[in-house]
Amino acid sequence: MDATTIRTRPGSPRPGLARPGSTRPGRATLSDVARRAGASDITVSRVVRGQGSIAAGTRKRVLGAIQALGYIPNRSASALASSSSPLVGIVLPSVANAVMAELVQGLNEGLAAGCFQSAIGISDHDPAVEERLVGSLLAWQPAALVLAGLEHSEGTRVLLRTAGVPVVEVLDIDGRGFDSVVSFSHHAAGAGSARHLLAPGYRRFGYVGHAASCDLRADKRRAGFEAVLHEADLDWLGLEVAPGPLSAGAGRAVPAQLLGRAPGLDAAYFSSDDMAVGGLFHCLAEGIGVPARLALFSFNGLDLGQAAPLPLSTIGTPRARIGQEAARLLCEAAPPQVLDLGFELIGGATA
Amino acid sequence: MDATTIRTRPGSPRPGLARPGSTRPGRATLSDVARRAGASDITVSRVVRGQGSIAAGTRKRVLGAIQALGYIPNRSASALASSSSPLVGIVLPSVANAVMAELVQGLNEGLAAGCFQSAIGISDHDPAVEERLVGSLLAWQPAALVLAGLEHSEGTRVLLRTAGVPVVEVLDIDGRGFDSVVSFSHHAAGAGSARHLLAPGYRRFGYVGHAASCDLRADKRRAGFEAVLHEADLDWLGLEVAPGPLSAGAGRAVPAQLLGRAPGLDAAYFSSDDMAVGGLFHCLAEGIGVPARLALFSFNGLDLGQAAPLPLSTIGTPRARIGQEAARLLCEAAPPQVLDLGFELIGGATA
DNA sequence: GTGAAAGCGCTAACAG
DNA sequence: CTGTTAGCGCTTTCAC
Repeated sequence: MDATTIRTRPGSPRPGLARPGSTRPGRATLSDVARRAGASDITVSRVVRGQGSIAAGTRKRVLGAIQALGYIPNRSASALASSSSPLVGIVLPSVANAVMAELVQGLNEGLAAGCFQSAIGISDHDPAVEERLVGSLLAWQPAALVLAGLEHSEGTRVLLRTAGVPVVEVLDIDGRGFDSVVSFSHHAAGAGSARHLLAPGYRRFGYVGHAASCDLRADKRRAGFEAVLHEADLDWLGLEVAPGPLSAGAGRAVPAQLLGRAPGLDAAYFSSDDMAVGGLFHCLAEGIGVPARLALFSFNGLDLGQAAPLPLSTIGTPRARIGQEAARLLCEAAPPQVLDLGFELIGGATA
Repeated sequence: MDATTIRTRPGSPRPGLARPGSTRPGRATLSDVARRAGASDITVSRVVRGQGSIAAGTRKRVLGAIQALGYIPNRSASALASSSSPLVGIVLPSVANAVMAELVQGLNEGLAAGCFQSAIGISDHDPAVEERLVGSLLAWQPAALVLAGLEHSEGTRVLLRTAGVPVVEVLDIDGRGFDSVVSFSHHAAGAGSARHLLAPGYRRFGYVGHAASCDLRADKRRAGFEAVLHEADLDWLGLEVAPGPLSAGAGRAVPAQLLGRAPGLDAAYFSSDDMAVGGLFHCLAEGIGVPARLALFSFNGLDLGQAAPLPLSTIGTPRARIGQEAARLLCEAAPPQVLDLGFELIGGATA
């Protein structure tokens, strides 16, 4: 796999446009518009906000002046004056994977429809960073905050409490929520997976996860799976945890290890489809029969897994809908509530 | 592939916390802190901003008061007073795919390091929506704006010009930039792909794309590929465009069509790895020899493609670095410039 | 339907 | 090292 870096043009600094210094030559203000339209500030304000009744003629003049001056309202000023803002703060551990990305997409869709604006912070799975981000976002007097998961630092809790902002926690429902919660149960997903595998007779289980300490929700799935195993007087024959971020590449090596250490395995449970696809490729390459010799079961229901040569047996999750529903709660200013959107068992062909 | 929806708990509305009405019982203000610390407003302001020199004792009292009152600064007020804000507006066509998600991650990383905050808007590939979003973001007097691509509506251009905000355009470099540009050349990537395939003797090419009208950059790659073909007195034997979003599933059906319509093909060029993986699966399943009977070449260098049974021959792109570099330009208030970060030819095993 | 006055909470620009 | 005086650009509240 040779790799050549091709650089088209040298990074040529272009003189061009000077950086606009601190002295903006004065963006037009509401008063400028008012003066030009021969109206008062407040009238212009009403036109801009589409609030209160305005004579058709006045509105027309105002709109004309806005157009002519290229007036851009100043949200900081309006937020200050009205002590409220259309911003919704979103704090996620990451966006660089399909699940989070689809969640964001869903959230954004719903929020935009309600005329909210998203400000996103990425905590990189670090509760301390999350706390800092929550603080920064709260400083904008946001209309609401959306957080991933139910576990937060005490400092974050205090901030949330003193700010008194509506909060929606998403992607986890197994625990005590702060305000509203929109998710499905990871514990139940894990348990459901185990039951699905026990039914046809699988008994010798292995687990393939990814850097565990970082993903509380994967742990909850594993725990759910485990609980069902214990009920049936069974336990894992082996557990392997891939270091680094989850990826198909990582998934490829780990099943090999797992099989090496626990050769009697008849089913492997993966923390995510990405890894399971890697595992599937490995089995295909090594001639390990799937699911006859080894069953594969995973989690997420990614498009990728369903397009694989053998569609993955997995659990599909409604991450886009979680985003949409969370947004809906906020747009409708719904009272605090817990929404369990459930998950979907995808039979597939690997188990 | 049976699918069962499992819902753990009914969506039970919980009474709990009342929605905080419009009357916040008064979050502590800077003046409250000042009073409690026995200092003036401006002193507290300086402590909060870590600016100017403050006696150790004073600072301590102020910090204590802040702690005691749970003071959260009001950014709208400071943005208004200082007519500047730490917000950076980002407008992208989507975040629900690996490429955009990694870009956002890179951007966010770099911006957070420079104490900027990201506000994201998603245009859904619609220039009119982009214009609206640029307007909303500009209303926050952001420190800068990051936009995807070089093509924007005239209205967007006007907004950008009147706002006079630094702009960084990312992910495209083939055209005239507004201010700074950080990307690689899609045209060059397409051309490089074609040359890479011509060298070993492939001559009968097919193209597999996705809903074309939406993805200007894929078009530029195709054009670059085509230009090289024309130079060699060749042309496409067939073009297929999958409807809907790009995905491995879509990629699976389309190569079949392509081969049906243009049976003499010896190489297929895919607009993205997602689809190429689907195509590869199809070939594997149908016993079409890759690359002997049909070579596959694509674009993006996704992890997924490299973990496939046959690692994809493709072009790797530095999307995370594009984000980081764009952020760096903003943090350093660098003068307008064009940064070509290049791309990487990944030999793979499918061509 | 329209307007005048009074801030929202903070910081710039000077003093001392 | 600390404070005073004015706003930033908008919206609220009350009048007319």
